[in-house]
Amino acid sequence: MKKRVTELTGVKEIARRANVSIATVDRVLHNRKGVSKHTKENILSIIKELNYEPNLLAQRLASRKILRLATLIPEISKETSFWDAPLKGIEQADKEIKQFGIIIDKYFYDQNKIESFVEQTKTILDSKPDGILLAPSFIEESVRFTDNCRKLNIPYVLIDSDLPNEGSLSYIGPNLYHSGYLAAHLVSYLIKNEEKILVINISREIDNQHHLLKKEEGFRAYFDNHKKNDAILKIDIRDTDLKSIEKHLSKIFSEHNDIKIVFVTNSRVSKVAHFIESKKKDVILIGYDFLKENIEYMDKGIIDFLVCQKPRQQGYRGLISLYQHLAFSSPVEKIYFMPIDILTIENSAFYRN
Amino acid sequence: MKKRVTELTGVKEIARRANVSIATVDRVLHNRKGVSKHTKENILSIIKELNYEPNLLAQRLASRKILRLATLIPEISKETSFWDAPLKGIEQADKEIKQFGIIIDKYFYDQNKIESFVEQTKTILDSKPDGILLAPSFIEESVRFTDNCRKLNIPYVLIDSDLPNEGSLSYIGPNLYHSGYLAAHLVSYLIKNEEKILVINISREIDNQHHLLKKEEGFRAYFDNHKKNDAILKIDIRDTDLKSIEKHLSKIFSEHNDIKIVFVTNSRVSKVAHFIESKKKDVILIGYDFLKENIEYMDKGIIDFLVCQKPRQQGYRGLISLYQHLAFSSPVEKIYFMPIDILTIENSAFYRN
DNA sequence: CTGATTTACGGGTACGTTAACGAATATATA
DNA sequence: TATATATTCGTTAACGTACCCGTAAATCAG
Repeated sequence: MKKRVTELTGVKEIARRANVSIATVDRVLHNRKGVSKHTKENILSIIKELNYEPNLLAQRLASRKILRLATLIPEISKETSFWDAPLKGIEQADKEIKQFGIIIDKYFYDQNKIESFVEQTKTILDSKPDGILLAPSFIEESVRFTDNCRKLNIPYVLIDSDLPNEGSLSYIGPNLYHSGYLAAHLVSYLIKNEEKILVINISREIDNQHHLLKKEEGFRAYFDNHKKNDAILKIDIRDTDLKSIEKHLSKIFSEHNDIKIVFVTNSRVSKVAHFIESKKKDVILIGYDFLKENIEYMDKGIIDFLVCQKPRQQGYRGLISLYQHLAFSSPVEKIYFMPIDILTIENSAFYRN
Repeated sequence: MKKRVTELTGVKEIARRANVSIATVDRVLHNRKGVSKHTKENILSIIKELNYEPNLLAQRLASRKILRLATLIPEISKETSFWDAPLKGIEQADKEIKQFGIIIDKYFYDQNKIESFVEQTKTILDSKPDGILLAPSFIEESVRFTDNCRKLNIPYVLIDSDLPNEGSLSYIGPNLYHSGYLAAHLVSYLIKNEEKILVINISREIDNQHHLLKKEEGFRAYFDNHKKNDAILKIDIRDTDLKSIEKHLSKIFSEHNDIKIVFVTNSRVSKVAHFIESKKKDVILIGYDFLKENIEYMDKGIIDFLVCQKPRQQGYRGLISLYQHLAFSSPVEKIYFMPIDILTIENSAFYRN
């Protein structure tokens, strides 16, 4: 272990060469006023020549600024534990950047109550955070919220689903259409002639759920593109309790005895799995998300494939992006599509959410 | 943006409460001698009480130590561009931790020349680095090398393939057996009765290639466990040029006209794809690794599935682990199996290596 | 008991950057 | 011309930790 050689490229060195004080160099670096044009240009040329990069450690350490970020995502409900994963990612990011002078306030809303969402957005705006991470379930209300953010000059990052209006610092999440398309492609390998495919949407708010619609669209597009869409059945189930779901399923399975493949467009797939298992149906079951209950059915061989998009990473990356943008004004990818991961019983043990 | 509140949990605060100087606190924190038993215990109790966590920024900034890490991986050959990815990961890690006082020296060896490997290991040991990242292609020589590292007390991290001897700080790479097992499971969905599976190993050094053997073992194990291994053909091809490969393939395809699925145990799958394309064979082709040439054949529909294990991440994580271990003595996962990713034409565009 | 050594501790500077404060100079106003 | 006001810049104290160096007191050797 050697000793570190004294840095020859810091503000001090720049100041020495420019024959000014480090304060002046600092002013130039931060584009603050109070420096004559001549001096400024000289310093800039030296900075370029030295290829100077500020020391991030020292920068954060010396900065007395505190950044306050707010996160707004759905609360973890009994219906699905999906949002546990992004929250974990948020907590990890929190832990990592806490000592860099970042405070993260976490807000949650009820996915079944628009008012709870609106209320939380107001609280957040009142608190005037420096940046926001948002999972925008309700499209219209989210658009209104983000419009306000832009007026107040508060950068925001979207996760899990994008919004029609422009202006987010970044979108980090799935490309829903392609994720449905991929599932269809998988299915195409598995299906034989004369066998039917059943598509199932399960959600109280199917019509407001961008997610489900886009996925189904992608799924159907594949079969359209390959000219074999006549084999697709579909049901929408607007109740999320087991009983109702089983009733719907019983009905459709009794009407069609040649259903071979079942595609559930969201993480509720475990409820369908419960039905399949109890009725001992011989079908291939495909659904979404790396949830405990889903993995259990996969390990039992009931669920064959799960499509997953690193929800934990979404929370984590979202915050890190905000932080880097605010603290170092580093560039941020405008759209960061998460990989579309295919899980089976063999690789799920190695999956990193 | 508020001003930061003065930290109430630093060494200064500990010193104040213990009624000693910060130097003494520092001695306790680093377990150095020169502190009376009584004072030490008192300080330790205060540290615990305050739940003190050192400020990593300040720590690195104040440390005058320089850490020198060495990496040893195969050079990028004409045969395969696989090692480009881990190198990219190494370079990214380099960029990120450079300013934290880390110097990374990169060494390469020729995968076809054991001597080049041995030579490089000697150079590295002579340079006495503080830590080593190693991709151990040649098992015996690697064991000897790592044994020496342990004698010299130099921690090392293995990537891409593990070694039989204990003592690495961490292994970061695939679980080869399971990756083969997964491929077999995929195949099982695709195969119909009376159709044959062809397994192809392509490598000059098949018998020394832990990689190929383990994958094939996993692949076969799946069929053994499910009692249908009679349909598996296999060829070993010890020449890596297109001509030789095509000769072997022509022969076996002429002998068997019911081959429906082809499984190539490494990244050379594109060469098989070339054959399949030119002969217009109707088979399902499965292989390994997210290489440019492989993706091209996937986009053309010749290659159906690629199994991939984030080689870039392996290089990146390996270095970060070493760094964190050396700089902060943070705990490191002894074995970090990479996820087993399944790529198809639909999700490859979103893949992050 | 004297001198040497060891033990236990504090003072202070450094790491590279930020930014408050104030001094000096230049320019505008009356 | 005297005074007010900008403009341009330097001095200096932080941020939290590491570690060199010095010294008083305790312990040891003879």
